[in-house]
Amino acid sequence: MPRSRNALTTTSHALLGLLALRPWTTYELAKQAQRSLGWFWPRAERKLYDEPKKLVAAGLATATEQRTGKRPRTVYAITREGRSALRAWLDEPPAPPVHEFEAMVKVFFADGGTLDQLRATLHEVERTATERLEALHAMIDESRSGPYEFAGRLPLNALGLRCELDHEQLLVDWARWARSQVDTWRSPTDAAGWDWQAALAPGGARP
Amino acid sequence: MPRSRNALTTTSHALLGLLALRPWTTYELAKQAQRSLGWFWPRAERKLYDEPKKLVAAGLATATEQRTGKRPRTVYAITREGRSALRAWLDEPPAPPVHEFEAMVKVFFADGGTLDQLRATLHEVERTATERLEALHAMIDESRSGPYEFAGRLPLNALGLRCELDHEQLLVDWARWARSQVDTWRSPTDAAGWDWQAALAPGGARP
DNA sequence: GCCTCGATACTGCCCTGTGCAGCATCTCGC
DNA sequence: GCGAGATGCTGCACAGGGCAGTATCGAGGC
Repeated sequence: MPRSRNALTTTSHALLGLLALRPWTTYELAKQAQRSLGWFWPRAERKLYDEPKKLVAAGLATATEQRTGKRPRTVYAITREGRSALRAWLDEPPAPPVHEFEAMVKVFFADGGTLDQLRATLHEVERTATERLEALHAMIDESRSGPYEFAGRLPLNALGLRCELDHEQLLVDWARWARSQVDTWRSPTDAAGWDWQAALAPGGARP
Repeated sequence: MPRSRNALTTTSHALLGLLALRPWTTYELAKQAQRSLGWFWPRAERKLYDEPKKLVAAGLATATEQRTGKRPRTVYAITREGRSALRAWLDEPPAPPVHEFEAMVKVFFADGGTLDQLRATLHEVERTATERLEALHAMIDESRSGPYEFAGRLPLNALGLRCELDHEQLLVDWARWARSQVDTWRSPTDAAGWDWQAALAPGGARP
């Protein structure tokens, strides 16, 4: 059997998940998807405007035209079939995680450049991860203080946030560790007797 | 200024990095890219056959036609301009990491299904991460035992491997922790008084 | 000598997804 | 009444993924 055309993607199901919480306009949906899903399923805003149309075409959502003065807008809502499709999707085994880590490509090929370039790359990894950690903590403080729209979902959110927090912290720790190791090297290919095997032993990078 | 056509991507530079080590046939290059870069810059084999042509068009590599009997093959080698382009690229700040984690989407929307579905998803996360951990350890054992083609690059490899190992271990630990928490819940939205705020405190998920 | 199997060596096609430019309206503060 | 930022989209070119398809080579079994 040839692969069916217009099969629903993970992105489709992710938006279906948001629609299961409440109806949204496309704009709200796009923003909300970036705020929440963006941490583990990042998608360009552009894509988030196309996807709901596919959900409607598949009968999993409805689109209602409204207007604010002269400006039109579309409100999407999930259908019974949509909820059922979401349940069925939760049964399928998840795809393995994908990590695109450009900085690691630069670390891997650091012998094409200088130790200073390597240090700068590691520094940037630490900076980015620190920024994301701060953004996560800000989100958490917010949900702790004010009343939250989806209070029943806080435990599920917490599971995911715990993973994100630990992940960003891991990057900060790794980048700092790597910089301290690199500081003893003479060049990107001459580690001056540095014991790389020890670094790969269990707990090798623990401070 | 409009964005220049045919600009080199991270994938181009990654392959340029491999070519900086030695010449490869397209086939070898594709396999090697998946074996090594695949851990932090995964790309479909298909793409890896197109990219070297762009490098040649940009003057950063040369292509030499050879043949094994009747079967043709192309050997790519880096040029002086290629090495210089690689060095220049190492100076540019790396793009922030991108994590596509479909399983987390399923965790996030677990309230559209059952606790058992959530448990199965978490179990699959643990299984996948364990598999990858084992593959990494096998790679490390290999480079420890036999003579390695790029011995001078072992320290750089070790920096990256340390990050990968810790990352996969983090996923294993998180998935186990999450399952143990979820086992006390009554439903995906009723955590039976589970203290999600404590779980988000520093060290909240540590065993 | 022949056959099969896996490795080598690619290409075409259709789809998803990104990034950027562009366009128009609404709301709020000044 | 005016400008800035939020709202609400679309078009286009290109990067990238997945799968099917094509063909040759080399080693081992019978």
